[in-house]
Amino acid sequence: MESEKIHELLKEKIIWLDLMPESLLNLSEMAKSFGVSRTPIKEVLIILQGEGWLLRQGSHFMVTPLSLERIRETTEIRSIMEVQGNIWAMYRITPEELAALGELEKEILQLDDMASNRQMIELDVKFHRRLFQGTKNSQLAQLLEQLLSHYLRFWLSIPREINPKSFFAETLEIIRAIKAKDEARLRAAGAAHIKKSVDEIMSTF
Amino acid sequence: MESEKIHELLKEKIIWLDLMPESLLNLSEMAKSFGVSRTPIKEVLIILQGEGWLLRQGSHFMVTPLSLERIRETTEIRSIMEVQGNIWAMYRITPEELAALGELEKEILQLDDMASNRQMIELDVKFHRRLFQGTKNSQLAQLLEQLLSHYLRFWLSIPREINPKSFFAETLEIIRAIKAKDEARLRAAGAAHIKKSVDEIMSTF
DNA sequence: TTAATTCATTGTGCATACAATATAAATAGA
DNA sequence: TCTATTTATATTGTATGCACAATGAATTAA
Repeated sequence: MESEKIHELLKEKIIWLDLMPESLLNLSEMAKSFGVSRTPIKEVLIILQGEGWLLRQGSHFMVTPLSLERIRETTEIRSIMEVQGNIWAMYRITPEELAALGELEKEILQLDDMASNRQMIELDVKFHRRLFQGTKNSQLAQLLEQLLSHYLRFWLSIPREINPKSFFAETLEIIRAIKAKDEARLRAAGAAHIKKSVDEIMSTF
Repeated sequence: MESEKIHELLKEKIIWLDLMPESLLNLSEMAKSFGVSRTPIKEVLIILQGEGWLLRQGSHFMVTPLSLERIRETTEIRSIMEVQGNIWAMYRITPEELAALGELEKEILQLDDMASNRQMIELDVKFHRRLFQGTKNSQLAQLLEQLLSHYLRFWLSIPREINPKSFFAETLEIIRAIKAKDEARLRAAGAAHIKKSVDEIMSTF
């Protein structure tokens, strides 16, 4: 299995709490399980460290702990950049991209109550990723996606039931505001979106 | 020489154009020059890649090219985050931190015309770093510092004379607005600061 | 002379061997 | 029994060897 695949796989495992926060990683063990040597594994772990998923605990790599302070910081940055990102996306998104977003909107509306949490979440992530692309700022898109993933891991750590209608409410409002090219409405929708994020997390502490 | 030092040294070399954009790096050669093996060197290069200083060109590492598009993206993000960062810093900075900023302000005012460009720039970076700490958002601080460094490399690539008075004008206005706890004034100063950045770069193309 | 092909050179990716260090276990003394 | 010290073990850090890929030079054919 090549490096890039291992990187993606491990990131997913961390986000979905398949690798628990604060667990310590064993290089040789991982190398064996992926059928490669320690060298490329370590390189992947260094990258994951740079992305904030791992940190050094002595000479070992540790899955970054869930910390309220960290998620406060993440959300604070998101609250500014995502709102502005939406606005840039509104003005810069191409008709093709907008059409693709419309398709996703349809998919969301067609979700039945039987949809799994994972399905819904992955659809939401996909939606946001497309939206971020629309900003025409690749660095911002990358940043926002990373912040969203970190938020997601935190969010997943709190067991909950998802109601599709409520889960996608702000997301749908955002795409409608973009379609309507209504900046004030978009700004409000974006702010509401983040506020809900904060409330959901803070209400559990 | 240990890893961390090598990392800092190479980053400085890249920022100050001692390692030119688009140059290809030779692992064995670097290993020899630092008196270590290729393994730790490669780990450092992977980290630098994650920070945006290097990218992969085939199987080689290349110093990231200077690109107008990239610096446009960087500046766009800065224009939002730095203004908001200043505001958070204004409300959250501790009296000790504010005093330290005051000291830097003094240092700036005492600069004579004989000061080297490098001295002035390093003082400016130091000032911004302290200001970013004041946001009480370590992730934001780290991000802003990185964006500033990337901007700096670009800025340094255009030969120019620096006039201390003009170079520090906006910076000084920012600290005064913070001392005065005047949000409107701070917002204006921050915006002017970024606008000057953009103008300086765009005027050369 | 030009184009194409071969061959040599150079440099990296990955694996592995070895050294250093941290961790855990075991033993001896109080 | 508890503690301290030593010993053993596990795990990472670093160096290096080898295979392969990319690059460019040289040689050959058109």
